[in-house]
Amino acid sequence: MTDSVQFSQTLRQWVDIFMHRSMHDWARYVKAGGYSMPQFFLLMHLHRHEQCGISDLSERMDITSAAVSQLVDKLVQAGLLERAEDPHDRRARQVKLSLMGRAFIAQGNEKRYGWVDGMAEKLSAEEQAQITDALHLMLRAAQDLETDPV
Amino acid sequence: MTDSVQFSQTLRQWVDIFMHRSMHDWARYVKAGGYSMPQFFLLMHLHRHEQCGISDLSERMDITSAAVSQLVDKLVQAGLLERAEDPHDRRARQVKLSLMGRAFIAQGNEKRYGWVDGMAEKLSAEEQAQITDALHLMLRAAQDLETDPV
DNA sequence: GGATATAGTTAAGCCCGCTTAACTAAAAAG
DNA sequence: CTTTTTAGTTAAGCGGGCTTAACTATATCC
Repeated sequence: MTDSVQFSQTLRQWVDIFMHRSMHDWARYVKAGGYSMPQFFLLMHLHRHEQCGISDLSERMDITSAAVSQLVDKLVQAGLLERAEDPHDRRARQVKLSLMGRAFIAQGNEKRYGWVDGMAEKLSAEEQAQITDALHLMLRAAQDLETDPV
Repeated sequence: MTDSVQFSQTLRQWVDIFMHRSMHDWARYVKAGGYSMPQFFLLMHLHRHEQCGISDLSERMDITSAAVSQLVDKLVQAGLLERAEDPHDRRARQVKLSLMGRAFIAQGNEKRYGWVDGMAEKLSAEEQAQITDALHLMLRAAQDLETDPV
């Protein structure tokens, strides 16, 4: 078995475990907060992409800009988003998470990732350092992939 | 900053990227197949729990059994699920994925794993080996945590 | 400057998921 | 055997997300 195949298999295994732990928890948290999955997806997009225009979000989420406009509107009213005019193009809007929006995501993460800290306790300092290095490599690769898809 | 804090932060960062990516891909795939997110969640539950009754799913998904009944009905008609009578309790139903349902999930996984493979191409053989080792450490820690929670 | 393209909003209408409530059928309890 | 509980279905109705289509406002092109 080549390193590449082993890498792929191990990562898939890890990814499955994590996926298994995560999805259900998010759904519960979002619902408990009184929000919908489409709203949550929009928040997640803005969590990862800081500042977006409407048509930008429309493309990424595969829905019409009209739908985005309406979703954003509700989330602005709910206080999770801020919508400002783009100073360089007065047609465009800059949508981003409000403080409350960031808190909502952060709190969801906190709730879900207690196990990360628990896992740390199962590892020696050396092991943690080793994993931290490896994760940095993966983060770099993930970013490369984002900017320069295969 | 201690190793432990750094470990925790890096892992969370990774988990953020992965979550976002994964959800986005699933959402696209599900939508392209003409299915809804609630339908997808139901399929995922059955992917993990093989065989479920209606009220079982109702509890796990936090919706009424009436809602589940209706969801299941549509997915049976679509050919993704099978619904049979429980031989030991003629009131109950045994719901499970059909062959087509399992294929649908499997194909979605393949699509998602494409991302993992793409990432592999951004990494050298040495880096992959290093990450593989680190992931094994994490898998072990995750298993420890499962059997002996903090 | 006038035509065209682009960014976003608004409104009408459809579909779907979800809830409540009323119902059937079978099991469990007494 | 009767009563009660449990599993699931069905139907009515509400609300929300999404689309299309019409519209405003700004930017770009010739």
